[in-house]
Amino acid sequence: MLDLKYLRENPEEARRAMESKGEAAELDALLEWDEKRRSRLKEVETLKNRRNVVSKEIGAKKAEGINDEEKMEEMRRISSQIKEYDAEIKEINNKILEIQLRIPNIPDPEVPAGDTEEENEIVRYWGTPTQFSFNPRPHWEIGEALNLLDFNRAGKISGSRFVLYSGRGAQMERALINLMLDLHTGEHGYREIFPPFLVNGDSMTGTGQLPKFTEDMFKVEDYDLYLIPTAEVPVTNLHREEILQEEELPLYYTAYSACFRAEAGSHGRDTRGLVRQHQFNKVELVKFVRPEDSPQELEKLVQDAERVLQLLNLPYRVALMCTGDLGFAAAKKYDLEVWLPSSDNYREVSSCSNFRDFQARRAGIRYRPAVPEGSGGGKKTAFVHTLNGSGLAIGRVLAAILENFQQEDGTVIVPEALRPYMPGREGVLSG
RNA sequence: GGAGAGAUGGCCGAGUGGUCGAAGGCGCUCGCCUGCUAAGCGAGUAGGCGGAUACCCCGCCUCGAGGGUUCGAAUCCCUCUCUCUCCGCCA
Repeated sequence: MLDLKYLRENPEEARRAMESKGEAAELDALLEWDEKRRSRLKEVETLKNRRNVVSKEIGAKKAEGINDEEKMEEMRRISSQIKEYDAEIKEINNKILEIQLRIPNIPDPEVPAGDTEEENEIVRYWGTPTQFSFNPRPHWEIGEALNLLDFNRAGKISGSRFVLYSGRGAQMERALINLMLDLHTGEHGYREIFPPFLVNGDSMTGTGQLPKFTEDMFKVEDYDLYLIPTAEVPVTNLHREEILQEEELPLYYTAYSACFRAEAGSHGRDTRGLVRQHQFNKVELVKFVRPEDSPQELEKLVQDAERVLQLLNLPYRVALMCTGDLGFAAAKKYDLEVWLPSSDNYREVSSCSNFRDFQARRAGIRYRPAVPEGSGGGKKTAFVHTLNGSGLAIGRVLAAILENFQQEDGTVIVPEALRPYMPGREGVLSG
């Protein structure tokens, strides 16, 4: 959510930013409502002031035993007028908020302009695409051949876009989660969180999933509860409506969660394999930082996520998203894309974003800047900046491991770094 | 699921219709004092919105949330949420 004052004072800038993301919100309507609201507010506040003053007078007289019927009658009229105005203002506020919640974040200046992923900027490569002396198989074939993945039975149990991990497949999924959590808590300074997987509507609104992306979410019938599409939601909302102390910042959190996505609108895409599921596992990284630190914190966050791929020895590249591919809430975003032989291309395994104060304003996450020595006051609260990134998406990483480290004989070599987490049979997956 | 209790400022806690955004205490900040530390003394210490704007400042709102009664609500009434205790059930 953007600051109303900012929108009021820089409507053109906001409009340009929106268009660069291919978003059109009713900015003009918003500004009209804002105008109306402020003029109504002025009127009603004058009336309320009158009410407060006269009520005290009435009270004072009453203490002397006098009932000022005339003034009480006047107050009755004023009160009903106030009630009318208040109702009107409330309605206007709702309209403003409704629009405001649908206005996307403004891209950072260094974000490249562009409409589609074609215009994303490749920042760097790590490793080189795996070469095979034989015909490599896609991970779903490897997974089913080695009895690690069972798509058919998952289909029976749940439906399409579900998978069941079995045996060492299940073990590897769990191993990846543990490897990542240990790395981020042990070496990168994140605090581990195990959050609820169901959250309420306020939390979904706080991080920006609602109200715009309702159809992408799974909602629990008859309850104000949604299955989380990412741990970003519960973890960012950890500090919703809180005022943090500057000394506490930055706060780093990492969380494993299952993630649930309806994938509405992607029918027919990635129908095979682990790449696009209704439920998948992910280790997430979330940061709360001072505004002036968020640009560097994003770079560090990306590196923390990259470290996982490096440990696993998987070739990847880092892409800086162009304006059209930024998404709704981000001001700047890097994707980590791992080499996936079955698509003969790189596939996203992490998305690292700086939201600046966009989520913090929605969710009311503030901090109190430390007061410089000697200066009397000026300790007004300010919104923190939030960032998050996958560190990483487990299923896609597992797919990448199966595909990149498959052998001609059908077995798969387990990356060195993962072996302590999945002991047995010399680090080879065989049937 | 049944019965009961509660929700007030960073924390504890008073306040049952009027001058209460809220006593008192703790904590914190600044200053004074003391050889240092502790103690002591004085002052300050909620968030939001609107206006004014170099600065000081002014108004309105907020005592879990929403509605109602009233000239006037932290205080009375209704609904909801959350927390706690006991019983039942359950992984």
